[in-house]
Amino acid sequence: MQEKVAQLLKKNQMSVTASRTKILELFLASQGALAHADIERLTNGFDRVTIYRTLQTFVDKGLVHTIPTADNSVRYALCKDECSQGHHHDDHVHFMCDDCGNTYCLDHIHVPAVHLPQGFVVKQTDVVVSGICSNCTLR
Amino acid sequence: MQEKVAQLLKKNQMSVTASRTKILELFLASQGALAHADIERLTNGFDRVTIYRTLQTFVDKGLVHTIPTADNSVRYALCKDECSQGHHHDDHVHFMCDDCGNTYCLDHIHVPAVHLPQGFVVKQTDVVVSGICSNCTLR
DNA sequence: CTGGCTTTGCAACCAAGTTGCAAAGGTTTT
DNA sequence: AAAACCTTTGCAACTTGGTTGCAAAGCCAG
Ligand SMILES: [Mn+2]
Ligand SMILES: [Mn+2]
Ligand SMILES: [Zn+2]
Ligand SMILES: [Zn+2]
Repeated sequence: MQEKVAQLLKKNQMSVTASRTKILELFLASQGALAHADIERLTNGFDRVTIYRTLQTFVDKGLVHTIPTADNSVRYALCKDECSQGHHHDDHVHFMCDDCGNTYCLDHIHVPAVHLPQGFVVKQTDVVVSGICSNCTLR
Repeated sequence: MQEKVAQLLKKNQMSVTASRTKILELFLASQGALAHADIERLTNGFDRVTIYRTLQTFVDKGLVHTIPTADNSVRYALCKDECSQGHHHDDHVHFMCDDCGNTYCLDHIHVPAVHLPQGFVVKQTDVVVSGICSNCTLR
């Protein structure tokens, strides 16, 4: 496992360090998205600045993407393989559960094409849905 | 004009004060959404705390709504008449221009219904599109 | 006009995120 | 295996956006 994580870092052109390894492991083990605070809680000892910089590096390298949330908090989730340095292709719907607070990437739900009036050029469409997730309805 | 603004405040059950009047006038005069910083710049003398509290009151009373943005900045725009205290119905698409930075409510573009897997309960769907607005393509 | 409730301004506080820099760590070369 | 070189980390200090408590000022119904 550690080795797989190291390979993944190298594949994305990052040197293998303790914080990157640990934080990437957290993403691989997590079902949903992670916020800076989650990572600070789940690790012990890494400086918060290091966590900020690690997350930014992961975004830059195309390993994770940020998720726009209705409450303007910043969350991060693993990208699919198609993403790479400077080219993100995370065109899926995001879901935020009002009950458990988790945020999920609905990878197989593609964002619908929205048709805008004459003159508007669409570059990116973000869809964030909130409600109750499937875990929470089952209880 | 001042009088119309005062009426609008009263209709939404707010007392008429200088800051509320001025800030509401700004919204009525503005094409797009306003951020806290815009209001601070366009007014002179109101304490920033007053502006925060005024905006929050407007949201609470159903006069303006906040707009989820891809860059996690907070913007506010006037609601349509249907919104009221505790019941917002701003189910339209929002557009953010990468060029001029303006944010617009596309009131007549309704958010599409997204179909989610079994077990998910949808409460709200936010769609925010970014690209180039019609003003900026014309230049 | 008066009195009671609401709003404002100020100061202090808090949380999230950024920056500069020296020390420590990873990687490549020899 | 060590040296040299470049990258990353931790710390402290700072910035920005937002909140809170409270006394003074302002609104508005009676
Ligand atoms: Mn995602
Ligand atoms: Mn709107
Ligand atoms: Zn849930
Ligand atoms: Zn524009």
